[in-house]
Amino acid sequence: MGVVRNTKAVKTVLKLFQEVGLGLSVVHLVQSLRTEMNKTTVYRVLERLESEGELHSFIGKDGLKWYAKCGSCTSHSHPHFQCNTCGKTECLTFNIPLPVQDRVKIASAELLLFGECEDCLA
Amino acid sequence: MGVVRNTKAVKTVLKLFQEVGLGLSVVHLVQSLRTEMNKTTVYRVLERLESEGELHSFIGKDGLKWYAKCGSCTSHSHPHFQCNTCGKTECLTFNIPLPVQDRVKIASAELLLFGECEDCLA
DNA sequence: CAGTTAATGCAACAATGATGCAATAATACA
DNA sequence: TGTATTATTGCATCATTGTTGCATTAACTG
Repeated sequence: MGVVRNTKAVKTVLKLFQEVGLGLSVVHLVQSLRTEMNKTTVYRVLERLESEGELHSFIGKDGLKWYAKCGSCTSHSHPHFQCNTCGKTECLTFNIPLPVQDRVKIASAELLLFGECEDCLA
Repeated sequence: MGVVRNTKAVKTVLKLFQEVGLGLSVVHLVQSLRTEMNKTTVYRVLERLESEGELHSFIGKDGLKWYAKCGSCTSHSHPHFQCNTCGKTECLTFNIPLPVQDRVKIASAELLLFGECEDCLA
């Protein structure tokens, strides 16, 4: 593994994230890209883009892996939000301060918040 | 489904949680109980105990479902901790206040913290 | 102790995800 | 521009997690 190639599959995946602007589950991605590429390729492209820092991932309520494009997010450990009604999943821009513990040493966190999104509230 | 029966399988599962006093993943449970009951039974017993409020569940880093005995926890939405080194998983007793959002309405949260546990810190 | 039926075991299935390998297509460079 | 190199992809196959239908078993009721 030397050079990283800018393949059709990679372009397609990145374009999708750019258009949608939201988090997408692996299942959704495999499904919606099934005419354009093999599911194995989807998994591998996602993995690669994450390791390159283009995407970041988190585990959703359902236990599925979700990916989102790294935009303004600097930390990659920001909270994520899932709408209970429509399922829309997005990065939250604020940070949740974690309490300092004396018994255990906390190094990172995965924070998943649930509720109603803008659209579903209306 | 009328009466709830106190079966051998239920007793075994509850006893295990009591002894361990930690969170256990479904995979671990199915594995460690495989000589005593069918994996289908494990899944069904866990589901039942959760709906009865004896156990609560959360999704771990790996996307697997984890269960823990409801002890002192009143809210069931307390944070959980997973040790990066030994994998030990437990309930945290403190609460993390969630910021009030104006754009989305947050109803609940799943907070998973990672780091080093007491034993692994030493 | 016998009848009722919740709970279990088993087999089969479904979905997510990983792997080995041959074929393909980005890139580098002549 | 054409060709060699090799990263990437597709395909088939497998592994793991989790679900379902149904016959059998074993808690509870009286």
